[in-house]
Amino acid sequence: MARRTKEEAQETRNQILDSAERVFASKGVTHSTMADIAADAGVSRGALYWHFTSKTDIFHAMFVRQHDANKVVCAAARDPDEPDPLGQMRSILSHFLRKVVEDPQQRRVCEILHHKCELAGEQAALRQHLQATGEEIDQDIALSLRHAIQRGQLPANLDLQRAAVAVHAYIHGLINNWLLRPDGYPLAREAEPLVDALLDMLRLSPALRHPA
Amino acid sequence: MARRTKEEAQETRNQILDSAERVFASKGVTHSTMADIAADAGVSRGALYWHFTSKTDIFHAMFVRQHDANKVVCAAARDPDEPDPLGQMRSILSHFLRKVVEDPQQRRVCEILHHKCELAGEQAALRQHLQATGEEIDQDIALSLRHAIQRGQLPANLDLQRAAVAVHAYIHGLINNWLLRPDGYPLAREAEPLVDALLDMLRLSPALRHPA
DNA sequence: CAATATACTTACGTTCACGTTTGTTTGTAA
DNA sequence: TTACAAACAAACGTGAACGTAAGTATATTG
Repeated sequence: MARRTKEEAQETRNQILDSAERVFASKGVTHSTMADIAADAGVSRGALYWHFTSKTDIFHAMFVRQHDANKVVCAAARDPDEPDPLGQMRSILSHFLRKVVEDPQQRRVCEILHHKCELAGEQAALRQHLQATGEEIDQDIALSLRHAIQRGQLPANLDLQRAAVAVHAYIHGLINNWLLRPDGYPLAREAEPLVDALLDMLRLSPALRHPA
Repeated sequence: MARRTKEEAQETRNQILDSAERVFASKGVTHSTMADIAADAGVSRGALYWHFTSKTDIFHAMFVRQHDANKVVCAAARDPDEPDPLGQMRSILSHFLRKVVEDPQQRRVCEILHHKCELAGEQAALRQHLQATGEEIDQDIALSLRHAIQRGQLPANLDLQRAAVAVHAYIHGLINNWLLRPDGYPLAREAEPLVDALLDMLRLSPALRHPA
């Protein structure tokens, strides 16, 4: 086998990323070897080194591919003209929880990021990336909350930063715990009431409000 | 140097575990080599293989050492004669959050478990251990909630399992997110109000109650 | 006070994954 | 159509970490 057309090459690149996802999810990132990924993709190691410079590079590309797909959803949360920001947040959060359960690709990538990679040494760049997106998420949440306050859906004296931290932690923790024990509780079925409980907290908790 | 007394040997064993903690936290478990740990502890690799069979064994011993220290705290939460179960939970949770921030050892171990290890392949045993302790935590929380209900501190129709899942996820997420960005928000200062917000949710959220 | 087990250190051989290099075939542009 | 470069495969050399084995000095036991 030798030279393929441009589209075929792009296809093998995607196959490599798909295989990397599977292999990373099953063996962990650091214990996955280039040979493992190549074997799963049905190509030689040379092919990997043609498309990517290193395993870290593959990992990074895999992360970016997934991240870009999710960014689109979050962008909707920033729309200041949304008439029902809290309902918007409700549907986005529960949709995301269900997606982790039902979309194998989303689930694998989350599984990798939560339990199958180490944010140290070589992966320091990824850690910074995750830190940055973590801050973005906090700020997106805070912005949505602000809109909800303006629409009268949340109390005016809500502590935005504290509330955003709480929302982020809650969702993150739900995913993390469920990925560790998928049989522990039916996340797909519980997603909506769990999100509703979170929104109840935002509406009703005195501890989330600024002191008078 | 050669043979030490029993106590000296036990001391070097602990030094090895301390060093493993530091090295794991800085380089990640899989990228930490036996030589790294030995160098940090000021002994040779042979010493590690004398006290432990493998790096996984060291990791496991390190985890057990920390876990045993924390189990004592959780035991208090199971006391059915506690007159103020909700206040008990409040102090345990906020104390634990602060401990993660302030106790370097607790912080390092949490950092390792959250961001510096891979739960796959060799570490499958650890994963099962974490799954088991996760279930224990859920059940301890549910038990405490039940006591709080009996004392009239929480609504009688609270959905115990759903609430326990929520509490666990919230605390876990707070720690996980803070470890990723320690400068993102002052967890030590925010611990109490954040826990209070959680308790407000338990008390006030309709979504956490069984349908009539 | 031997004798032996303990608590290591040092040295060794092996494996495994890495990155590179070279080779091969085929699209593609001139 | 003929170069040339793209898209790989196959082979190579290297280094790092592993586990073990052999050596050594000192506690401990009888």
